[in-house]
Amino acid sequence: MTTIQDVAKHAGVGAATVSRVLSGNGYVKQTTRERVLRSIEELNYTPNEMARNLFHGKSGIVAVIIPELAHPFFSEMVSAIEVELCNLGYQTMVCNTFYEKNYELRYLEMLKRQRVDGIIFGAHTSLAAEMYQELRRPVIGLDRRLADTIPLVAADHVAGGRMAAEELIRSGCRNVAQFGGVDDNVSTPARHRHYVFRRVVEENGLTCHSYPKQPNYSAYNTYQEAAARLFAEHPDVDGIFGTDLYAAACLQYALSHGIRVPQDVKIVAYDGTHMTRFLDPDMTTICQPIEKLANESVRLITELIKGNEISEREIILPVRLRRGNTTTGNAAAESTEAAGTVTQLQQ
Amino acid sequence: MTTIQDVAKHAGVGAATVSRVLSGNGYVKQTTRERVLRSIEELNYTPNEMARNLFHGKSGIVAVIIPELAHPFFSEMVSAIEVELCNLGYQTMVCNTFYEKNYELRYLEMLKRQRVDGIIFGAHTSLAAEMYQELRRPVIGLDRRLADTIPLVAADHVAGGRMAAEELIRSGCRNVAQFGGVDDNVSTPARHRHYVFRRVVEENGLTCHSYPKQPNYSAYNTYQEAAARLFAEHPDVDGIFGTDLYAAACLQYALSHGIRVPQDVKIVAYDGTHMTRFLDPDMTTICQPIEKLANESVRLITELIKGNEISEREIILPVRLRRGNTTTGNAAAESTEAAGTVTQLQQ
DNA sequence: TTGAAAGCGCTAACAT
DNA sequence: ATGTTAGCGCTTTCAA
Repeated sequence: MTTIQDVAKHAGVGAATVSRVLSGNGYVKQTTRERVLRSIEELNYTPNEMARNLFHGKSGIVAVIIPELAHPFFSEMVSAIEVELCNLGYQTMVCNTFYEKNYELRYLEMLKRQRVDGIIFGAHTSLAAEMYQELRRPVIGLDRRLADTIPLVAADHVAGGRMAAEELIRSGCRNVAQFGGVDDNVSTPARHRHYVFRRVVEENGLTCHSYPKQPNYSAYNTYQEAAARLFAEHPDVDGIFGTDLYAAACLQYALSHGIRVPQDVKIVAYDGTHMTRFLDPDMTTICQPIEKLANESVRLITELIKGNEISEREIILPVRLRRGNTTTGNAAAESTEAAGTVTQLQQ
Repeated sequence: MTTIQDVAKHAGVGAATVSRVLSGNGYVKQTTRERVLRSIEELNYTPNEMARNLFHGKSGIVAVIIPELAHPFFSEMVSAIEVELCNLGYQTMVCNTFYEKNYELRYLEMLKRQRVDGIIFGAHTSLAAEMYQELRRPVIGLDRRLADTIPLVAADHVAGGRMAAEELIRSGCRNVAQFGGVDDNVSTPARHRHYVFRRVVEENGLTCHSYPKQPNYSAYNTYQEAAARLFAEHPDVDGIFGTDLYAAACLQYALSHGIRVPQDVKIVAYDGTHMTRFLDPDMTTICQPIEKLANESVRLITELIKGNEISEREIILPVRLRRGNTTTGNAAAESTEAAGTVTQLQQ
């Protein structure tokens, strides 16, 4: 590879001058500048990023840690994050953890090794809070509450859970089921929607069955098996709440078994990934604000990288109900939005 | 940050000794080793990756360039690639191009700047072949024919197109339509399936309408609009071939307009992403071997990075027909596989 | 306006 | 068995 020295020699100047031409900092006489540019051209020189990184102590890379990129929610999320980071001049490194603790540790190690400037942590995580805190480096939790000192960006799952419950109630359900929230032992804000869902639904006199959520998207058939099990154990279920994939699997099961949707069973999906747009009937869905989550995560992480203080401790963004034809709730509003909140960092 | 010098000083040894302890190369007396390890522990030292990278002239990062990560096919692909790369000790950088030439150029620049050790190019690309060749650096094309000297890994789209055609023929279609392959001006092996599809179908006396493929997955409604347009212009269509998303959109349109599938219209999807598993009726699908594509791409790129010669010029992997209930072809075989090929690099 | 030189933190060759 | 040193390629003082 040609180096800055080669260019300098070729142009008959010092390396510093070439550097000045490249960066635009400092004065360079017009004629020397042109000479240098010509040499750069002729030698087909491109500066070495690794050397720059070492000098500046920054890699310009942000890692995004997620359980599984193939999952539609995460791929849409990471895609949006990549766009935002790219706009700010950062590159995106993706890391699947497949819900394994070892992987998470490996990625924290990367941060310590200065391989990446910051981490957006969107993984199902079960490491001790201290692990993150002691780093004292740019980390933010995306829908994950990592530690008190680490900023969180998440959707308003409490509102989401309530909206789902209310939609099923409005649709006249008496006997509902949800996937998730039973034995989750991780501190994801996401599970709150299940607590709220159950509470609201029961306060309104409905029966609620809660099924555990399975991770591992690649094994798509776990969703179908879960759906089959639900209908086998509760043939009288008339309302279902679950993430897009559970909802889709239940819809599929119902339709292929002569159960009419929404007449016999209503379904509300949660997440709002693109796949919900390809179903028939249209899936009623609580949509997470994926672009906004990406935008805020990137905003926070880049501020931290730049060494700026950020005052927000938690950014909770509103979710939206998109009413389709898998529920029959009051058709007045086509979509509803709940308000989000921002909690200031107190320290 | 604490450096290797700090550790050396703290342990009362030279920096090289610390380096030796860390790398395991060279002899270190047991007692000094322990002293060094203790210092590392006490100072909470982690080696700086950027310095290592500079020294070794390698970043350990492979870039994967794709049009849009949110698209299920690409997210499953990148997810699989990340797993393979991770197993071999590499990190994965993702880059959306959104079909824009400028972005592609930017990423090639990254390669030249030694920011990444190699690139897996899975993007819709229209740059001149010379651009890639003159780099003389690790690049492989994933379903993209970049230049004669650049290895290609792709699915056997010719077989795929034929299999789709034959399945619709077996199912008794007379008047079929496909999405894609009309005015594609990029050299992707993928479009061959459309040529073959049309040829096979017409040889068997069917009528074939070809609709252009739209890029841009985020605008999911383009798929629905395409489906609506097809049914409006050709109400008598009885067979459809398109990627998963087109197939899903057509299925959705048909079902919501009282068109029975497979009785009135048969559908064959292409790609085989997870979403096809969540539809009702089960979608008949030509599945690309995503894991194998990922595996081969990674194998090739890492070999190139290690400076090894690779003899394969093209690796064409077999696709598989997964028969669902959107076609009614001879039910004997539940799935069929076509053989792939490997072309040796002649040079 | 420009060049020389001192690092950024690490590793490997060369001494000892 | 271990320390010293010379870079990896860049940027940025500091002189000139």
